Amino acid sequence: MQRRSAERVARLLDACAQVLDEVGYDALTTREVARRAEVPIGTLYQFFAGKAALCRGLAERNLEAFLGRLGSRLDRDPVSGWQSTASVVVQEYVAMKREMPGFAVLDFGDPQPILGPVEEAGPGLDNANELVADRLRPLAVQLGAQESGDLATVLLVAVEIADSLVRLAFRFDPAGDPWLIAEAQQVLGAYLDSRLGQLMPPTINTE
Amino acid sequence: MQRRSAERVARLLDACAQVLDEVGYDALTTREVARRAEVPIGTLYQFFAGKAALCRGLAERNLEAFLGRLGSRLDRDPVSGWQSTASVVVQEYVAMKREMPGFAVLDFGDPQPILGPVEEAGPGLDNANELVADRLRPLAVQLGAQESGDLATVLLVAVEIADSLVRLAFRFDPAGDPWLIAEAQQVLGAYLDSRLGQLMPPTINTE
DNA sequence: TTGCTAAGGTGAGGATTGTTCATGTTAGAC
DNA sequence: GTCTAACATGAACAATCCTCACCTTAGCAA
Repeated sequence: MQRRSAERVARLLDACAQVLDEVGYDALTTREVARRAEVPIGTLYQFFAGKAALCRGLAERNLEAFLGRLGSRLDRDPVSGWQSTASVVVQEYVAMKREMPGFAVLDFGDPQPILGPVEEAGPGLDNANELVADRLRPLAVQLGAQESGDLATVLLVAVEIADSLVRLAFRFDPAGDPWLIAEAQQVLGAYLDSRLGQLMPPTINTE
Repeated sequence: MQRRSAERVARLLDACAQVLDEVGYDALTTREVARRAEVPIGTLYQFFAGKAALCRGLAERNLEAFLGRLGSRLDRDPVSGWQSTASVVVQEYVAMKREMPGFAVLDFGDPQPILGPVEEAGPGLDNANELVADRLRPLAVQLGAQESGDLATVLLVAVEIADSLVRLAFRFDPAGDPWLIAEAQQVLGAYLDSRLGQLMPPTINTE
């Protein structure tokens, strides 16, 4: 039954996240993940092409969760400028780092950490942050950004900056260094302001 | 003789850099590095505790090379503000990415990519960028920064931002996307200006 | 020259890993 | 009850990291 399959996949990803938190990516073994998920090793390989694919799967699930959280948060608390947008985005990101198992290690995938040359470009996360930026674009447009050709690049730069600073905040302080988190918000907000213009509240312009 | 040892270490690091460029970190094997360096595998393990340590060794050598380049460059072309400092630093960093084998993959170590939890904190690069920031501090002071307690943190944030953006510039364009490199310079310069003040040319103040 | 010793050098092999695949086992249609 | 296609399984294979029991060398004293 597909029902059971879905459950097993979920259990595998949960176990993957747990092991990731405990021993890190290098020391993670597919055997251990399968053991914890109480799934035979062969079955793991039926769902995921290998260790990297397994972690990509987790990263994808994380990304969906993040976008979901961000969406409902923005519905609840409407933002009124890039600064407050930056603040909300960073807050939700930080919350996930704290709550989601494995998220502190994996993030949304890997910003090309030390992987290698051209890994085959699967349909999944090749480079994660680019996907994040892509998914954030409609949101940015809705908030008043010009849909120019550079928008994608500007957003990618923004994501990259925010990502690196929040990661830094969690590098030594498992709860996230508050000063560094605040710095991430400020730098991100300033960058968005400078690149996307302050044209936030799209009240009807006099023509 | 220690002479031979030093040569062998150098050859090992060269081979490591080469292999890193060709197949990436994951696929790098200690055997292959040893084979190319024409050094028995056991000898590799006499100098380096393992694959990770080998790469840390390369990262350290890279860092020294970078600091050396940066020093002589600043002697040649004195800077006149944080913006031009940012420009020079990014330029030298980019030059190394282009010229140094393995540097594009390894950088100065790993910004905690997907390694793991608390790896034992050796004397070497635990987190590389912190070391970079540390070594950059005297330089910043000489350029006019206040030697406050936050200086170290501000520099670390600056390095982290520059690092992530230059990496991004090289992620898809092997020669480094010029627009992204320029963006890295601008963002870095703006951050330094905003955090360290514009008090650059330390002409004698009227008291 | 010869023997001795400590430091350094060596590579076959043990332990572990990622992954495959030949062999079960089910679930549903006829 | 039989057939079939899809799913499930874990022993076995190849490749890896790293160790360690053995060698070679260098320098020195007798």
